[in-house]
Amino acid sequence: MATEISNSYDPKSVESKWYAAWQDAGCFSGRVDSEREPYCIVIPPPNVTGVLTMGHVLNNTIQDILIRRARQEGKSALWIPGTDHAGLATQTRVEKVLREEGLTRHDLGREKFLERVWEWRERHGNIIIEQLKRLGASCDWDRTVFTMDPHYSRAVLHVFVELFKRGHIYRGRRMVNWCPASRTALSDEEVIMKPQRGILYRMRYEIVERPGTFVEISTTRPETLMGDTGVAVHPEDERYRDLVGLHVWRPFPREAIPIVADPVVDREFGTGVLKITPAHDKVDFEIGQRHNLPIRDVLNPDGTLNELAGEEFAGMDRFEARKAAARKLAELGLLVAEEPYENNVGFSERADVPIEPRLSEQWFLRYPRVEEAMQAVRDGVIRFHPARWSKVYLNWLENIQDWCISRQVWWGHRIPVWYRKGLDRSKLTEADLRDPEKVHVSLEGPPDPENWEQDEDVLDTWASSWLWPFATMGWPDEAAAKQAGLDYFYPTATLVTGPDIIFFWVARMIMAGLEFMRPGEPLERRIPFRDVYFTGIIRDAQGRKMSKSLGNSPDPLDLIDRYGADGLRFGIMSIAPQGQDIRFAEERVEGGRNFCNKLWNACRFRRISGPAGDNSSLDAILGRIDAAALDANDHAILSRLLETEEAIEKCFVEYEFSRAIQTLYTFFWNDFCDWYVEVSKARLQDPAQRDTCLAVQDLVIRQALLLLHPFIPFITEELWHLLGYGREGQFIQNVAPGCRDAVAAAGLRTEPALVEEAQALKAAVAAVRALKAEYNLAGKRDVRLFAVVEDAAWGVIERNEALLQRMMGAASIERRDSVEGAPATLTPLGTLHLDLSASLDVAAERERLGREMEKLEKAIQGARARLANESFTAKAPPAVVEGARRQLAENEARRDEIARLLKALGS
RNA sequence: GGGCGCUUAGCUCAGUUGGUUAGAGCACUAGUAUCACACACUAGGGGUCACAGGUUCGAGUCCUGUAGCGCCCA
Repeated sequence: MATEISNSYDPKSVESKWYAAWQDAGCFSGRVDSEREPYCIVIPPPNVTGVLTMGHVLNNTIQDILIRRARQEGKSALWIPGTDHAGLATQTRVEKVLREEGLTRHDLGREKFLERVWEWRERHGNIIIEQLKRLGASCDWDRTVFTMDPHYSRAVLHVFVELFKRGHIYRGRRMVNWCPASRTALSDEEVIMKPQRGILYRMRYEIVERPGTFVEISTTRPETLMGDTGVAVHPEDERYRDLVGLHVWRPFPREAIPIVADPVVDREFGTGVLKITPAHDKVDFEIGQRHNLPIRDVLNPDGTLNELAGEEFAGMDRFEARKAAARKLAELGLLVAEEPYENNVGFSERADVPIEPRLSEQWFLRYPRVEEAMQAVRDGVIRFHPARWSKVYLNWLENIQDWCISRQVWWGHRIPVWYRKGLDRSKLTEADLRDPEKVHVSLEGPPDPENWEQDEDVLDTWASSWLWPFATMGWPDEAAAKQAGLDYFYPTATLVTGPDIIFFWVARMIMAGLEFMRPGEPLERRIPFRDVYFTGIIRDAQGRKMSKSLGNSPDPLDLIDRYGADGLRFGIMSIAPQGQDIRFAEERVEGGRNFCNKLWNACRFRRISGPAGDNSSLDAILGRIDAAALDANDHAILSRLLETEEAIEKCFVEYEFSRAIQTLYTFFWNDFCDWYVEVSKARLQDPAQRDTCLAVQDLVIRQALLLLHPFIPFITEELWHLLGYGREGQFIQNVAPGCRDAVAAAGLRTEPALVEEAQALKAAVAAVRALKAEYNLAGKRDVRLFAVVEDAAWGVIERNEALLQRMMGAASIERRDSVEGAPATLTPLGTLHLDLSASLDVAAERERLGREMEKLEKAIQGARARLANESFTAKAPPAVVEGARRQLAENEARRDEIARLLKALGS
């Protein structure tokens, strides 16, 4: 215990020291232990391209808090880390590097390109992992999984093959979100809707059967008109009823196309006539299907127009073509008007270009276990926090659509499907797909590969991450799963994630778990997790989402450098209410650092205050406390300690982390430092009180460190050892967080009367300080006080004379029968006067008391009115009525006392 | 168009099944180098709880409506 403690906390060396020590000691490794309850969390795998963002800080701090608390509670805790290969994002990143070398992936070819991606990931893929360590994340790093690891990849392909066999997977020509820049299909989730200012073109098509008459059509996309194969009106639209069944001329390439009636047409939009381009719009495609309209695809995969659009448009970029088509309409006299128009346009998240709804050949998955997935959440087998997200989840499942799982990307899990060479893939029927002579689907590939060609596409990245809760633990390899403890740790305990991926990750994991884990067993055993905690989204001070392009996201590593990882964790948790979006404020991180410093200094002061006692165990400390020697302040702080312990337990059950932080802050800073420690300064001078007082401090600090540890692990571990709570090689993480039972067993009881006495002392001190400040005497430490008090109260004052003098800054407190002409304050102990009669400003004192009187009169009148109301006394709970009566009596007594003081001033 | 959320002090947010005089942090004002901490201490100012109705003895809290902001789905 010779170590010096610096007078402010310096997180840097402490954090790196303890993180290394924890890792060396294997503190984070999850072990199968049938004696203990398992508690497992799987990390939402960050993109391998990613660097730590504030969102990661929030999300991973919460997971770390949960896993550390579980460890303290004696559970066998396992937090599995890993990264996601993020197909398109990573491919785009590597392609960018290639572009700087003047290359494209096509120049390299698939094999060489993939080598480059792997190289890139070897070099950059672990950045975020190392950053998570800086944050203090207590993952079992030996188990780190990458979604492209061989065993993981095998699981992904195994699932494809299985689902194909089970009839859930099919191939089809469907409308998908097409990114012309990346030339791949995208999921709805990869498409960001953005409001765009465009032009609404009003054009007219001539009616074939009635030359010289026209219908007007509104569109924002004239470049697709070459793909029109019909126009549609609402069946009940009087304006057009007689036109249904006739035809219009598509102006170019000129062709007669039918007018059909379909109820999805919005009569209010534009003229109520809709041009139908089945190849380039989802709604149009569906209308086309209903009316057997041909599909006319006028776009190339790169977003240029093809020859079907006509010679003059072929090869033209779609946005060029938009203008050109409008020009041509104008030349033909068919353009009626151009109006400015704002609408939502889907953009590719990665390439940031408008996507094209496009008909293409893709693989689709009919989701398995949809009903069960709904049931699991509806029946509370899986609990969402906050619960309202379950509505969003259920709503999505009720309207679920097949999942397009293929991507025209090279980086990812290549689809394990081979086609017989020479086969025309565009003509494959459902029966052909199931014909092993034509199509081969397996993990191993065909025995005679020379006769086959593998599908070029890879699977959507989410088609690998949806297996995360079990494929990270060896599944489907039985030996690997046994080794990893899958059977012990599954289902995992809590998933912590953002509500933005509720559909494409959370829901899908639930379905995958139900489909593949423990077939035939009850729902409770097959679900991937029991609780899902949805975090808020971190926004900047203006409430905008944090994003790289806005540059409004602070760098978490920079914040850690400046405030410490604990400071950052404390700060971010203090502004993270359950499930609400968070406006980031750096002041809160500063507040977190300040709290750590306070904690540090309180412990430092404990060491300066007196000799260390035996802190080696809870019982050792309790053994040093003489129950008979406890005074009011001891009772009060112990009572608050037990309350705090209970409140924190409740916070964990309810996932109320910011409340937990607030509770611990108030307890440690206000109750302990501002009051108990200050009061101790007087008590420590008294040999009779000293040892017990120090032991109580040791107890409170110990328990506070334990309760705080999940939130601020580094500093608590450091102080734990500095104050001798743990021996070398033993860590705070394995110590139970509560002391309630041990305190009870030691025979320590908190007496309500004494707790109340401490409150009275506190109130008296505050009142005297305020009175002194009123008379500009706040800094004076030697005022004389006269007490006009009852005998019992005088007893309390006498017993606590030293601490009261110290806390009030008084040279003496003398009892008087009455005092006249001195400023006074009413306290729960009685009336205390400042010895200031000589220089008393009578007018100022009168005014001050007058203000006090006014407040009391108001409260008294309110209380009287309420009590006079018979329905109140009859209907309100007795405790409330009784409380009001007591309050009234107290206020009346106070008012009488003030009236007396005013009278003494000569009023 | 449908759904969800939010609106409380200058700012960011708490506020439990409705119950005494609505809280915290930051910011602000005044004071303090006091032997843990100025990343601190002490005292203080600051609120028509978005608005309008309703239920109730009693509404920040429950109900209805309105406005504004945000998100999701179509």
